[in-house]
Amino acid sequence: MEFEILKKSKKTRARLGLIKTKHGVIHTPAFVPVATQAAIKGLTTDQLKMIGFESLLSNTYHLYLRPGDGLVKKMGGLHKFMNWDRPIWTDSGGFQVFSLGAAIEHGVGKIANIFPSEGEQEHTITGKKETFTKISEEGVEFKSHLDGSKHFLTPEKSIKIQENLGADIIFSFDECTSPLHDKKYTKNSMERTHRWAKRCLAAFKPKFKSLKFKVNGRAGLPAARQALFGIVQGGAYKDLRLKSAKTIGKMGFDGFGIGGSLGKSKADMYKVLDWTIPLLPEKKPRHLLGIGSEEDIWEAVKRGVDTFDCVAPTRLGRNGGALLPGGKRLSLRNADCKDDKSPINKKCGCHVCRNYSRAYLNHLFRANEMLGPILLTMHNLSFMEELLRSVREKIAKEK
RNA sequence: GGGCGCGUCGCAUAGCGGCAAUUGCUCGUGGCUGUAAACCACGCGGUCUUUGACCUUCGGGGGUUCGAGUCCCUCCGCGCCCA
Repeated sequence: MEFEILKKSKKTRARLGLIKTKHGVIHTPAFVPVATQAAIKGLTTDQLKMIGFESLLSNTYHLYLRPGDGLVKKMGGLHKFMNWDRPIWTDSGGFQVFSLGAAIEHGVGKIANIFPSEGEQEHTITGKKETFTKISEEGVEFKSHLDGSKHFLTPEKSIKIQENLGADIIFSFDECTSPLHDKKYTKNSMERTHRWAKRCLAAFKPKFKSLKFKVNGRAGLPAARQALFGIVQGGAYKDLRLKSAKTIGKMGFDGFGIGGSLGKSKADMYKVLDWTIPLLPEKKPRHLLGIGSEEDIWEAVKRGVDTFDCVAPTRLGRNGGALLPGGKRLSLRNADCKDDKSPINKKCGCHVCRNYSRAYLNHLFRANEMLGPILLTMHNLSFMEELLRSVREKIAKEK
């Protein structure tokens, strides 16, 4: 992988770039749809291409459990397996350390939107609930959410799985912490994630060395080897974020993910970006893990984020929610759509808005027809691609 | 004509003397940010001074009882069996 910065904003830290991989380029800032199990739920890869996506993100933990990274490798690698010949990212399984662990125990997501507004009672940790993970220095023991079988994931194993899957960009194995973890826990976890980062790099190194300088078969061809991104942790604590950005930033990764708990509000999240990004190497791409709303994307791009992935557009779509400009949402299940002839958004040029009424979509959801989730997924992903296109244009036009 | 059974919130169900009354579906409203999510949560007789109070409810009418969806009588409707 190679990263080329095409233009830098003079007003903000925003930049226009090009991530070049063996499977093609990604124009940044970019939104990367999430294909956890080697599929964007409901859409074909042709449809994704029509919408305009240049890359997808899949998941190590899920594919390791089923169908198995060995099988994917045997089938010719992830690209061939899922019929997607453009760039693929794989998350390391680090998020599942959280989603199958602390997220269950604490009953929260990585942005603690459960946090009460000023003056209200504080959220209390629900206490001991049964989780699927056990974390140690060596790695994480997972109890499969599918069949309860035990699996031990280590930094080395995560890298090995991701090499077998064959994504263009892979992430180092980390622990995503909960917003309800205290500073002490977050600090210990961050330091462990740093040690794991070192181990990931070491496990990855052979390929890193041998392929580093002999990739461009032809002039202009991007670097062909897999890229490894490090992940910055540290929760919403300034000193920890600074420490993590510095530490991970100088380890020699190809790019960086900003992960972990992003605090209790959007303001907290933006602060995390303000602290973190200036400490990361300018010439390498920065990915904001799991973030996704319109507002967040504008704010994060201004702060220097190049790429995003988020399950919200697809999940929301499956559950009957359509994205509208300005952070608004329309619930197509609601009664007032029942006889509404208008499209989701008159100004949207997507396939769904050009061809289907709210009334029809409402009917599909009521009748439990799978076309409902499919069409809303299509709309929401089109919305995201259009949004990022306008982000890119804005940077391009800026004087 | 005789015998048996059944009528409960839109539909389907539970209930066998303390009940505004179970569960599923429908319906209504929220939520969804590196996917345990085509999912989850709440509401679903009415009114109000809404952590509670009052009113009206289990086919209709009457009765027993401190108290009846629940027991008894009767009427209406539906189903099955025998004539």
